[in-house]
Amino acid sequence: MPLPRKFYARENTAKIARELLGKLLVVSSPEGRVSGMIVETEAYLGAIDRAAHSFGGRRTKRNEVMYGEPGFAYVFFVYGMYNQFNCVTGAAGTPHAILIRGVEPVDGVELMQKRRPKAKRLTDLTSGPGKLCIAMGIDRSLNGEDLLGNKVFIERYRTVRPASIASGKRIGIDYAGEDADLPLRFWIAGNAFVSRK
DNA sequence: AGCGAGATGAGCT
DNA sequence: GCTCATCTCGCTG
Repeated sequence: MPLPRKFYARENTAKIARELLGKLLVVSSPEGRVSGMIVETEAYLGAIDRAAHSFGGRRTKRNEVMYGEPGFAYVFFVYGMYNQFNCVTGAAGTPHAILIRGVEPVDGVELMQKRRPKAKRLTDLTSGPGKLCIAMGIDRSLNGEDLLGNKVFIERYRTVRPASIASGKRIGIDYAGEDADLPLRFWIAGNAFVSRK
C-alpha cells in the first residue's frame, strides 16, 4: 500500500528523507514489477538551497513538478544519458524534493539484471541514482506520476533505527557554495547498496 | 584499487 | 557554449 499523501506533505524534507530509508520503492511496467529497499537519499530544499533545481524560486518546464502537489515523481535527465528519480515533498508551491540514490533489490532481480547487463556484481545493480533508474525502468515518462497510483509508489517495509542512519554532504553539487557542505545526504550505515562510503 | 577521461544531450545564460 | 543531483572503462602501480 502506497504511503499516504500526508507523508510527503510535511515541511521538514530532511526528516522525510531519513524516514524514506528502509521503505520499498515499487515500479510496475509491462515488463514486470520490480522493487527495492531505499538505502540512500538526498534532500533538496527548494528556493533557499543552491544545489536545488528550484534555487531562488527558479521555475522551468523541467522542474515544474517540484512546485506541484507533494507525493509525485520528479524524474529528470542528466549527463546526456541518465535519469534521476525524486519524490516531491512539502506543500504545493514549496519546491522541495528527495533524490533516491540507492536501493537494495528485493523483487524482480532478474529483470533488473537484464536491464543492466554490465553490472557484474549484485551490488553494482542499483547502487547509484542513475543505476537504479535503469534497473527499475524509471525514465522521464514517469515524470509527474502520482506516487499514490499503481505505476510507481513507495510503501512501508523495514524500520531503520536512528542509530543506524548516517548523514553527510550531498554528492556532485560542488557548485553549490556553502550549501554544498550541508549534511543532507542520508544512508543506512554499512549497507552494500549505498553509492559511496 | 584508484584515478582520469569520454560518453552524450537538455537546459540554461 | 558550457554545465551538469553519473557511470564505465582503461590505464597505472
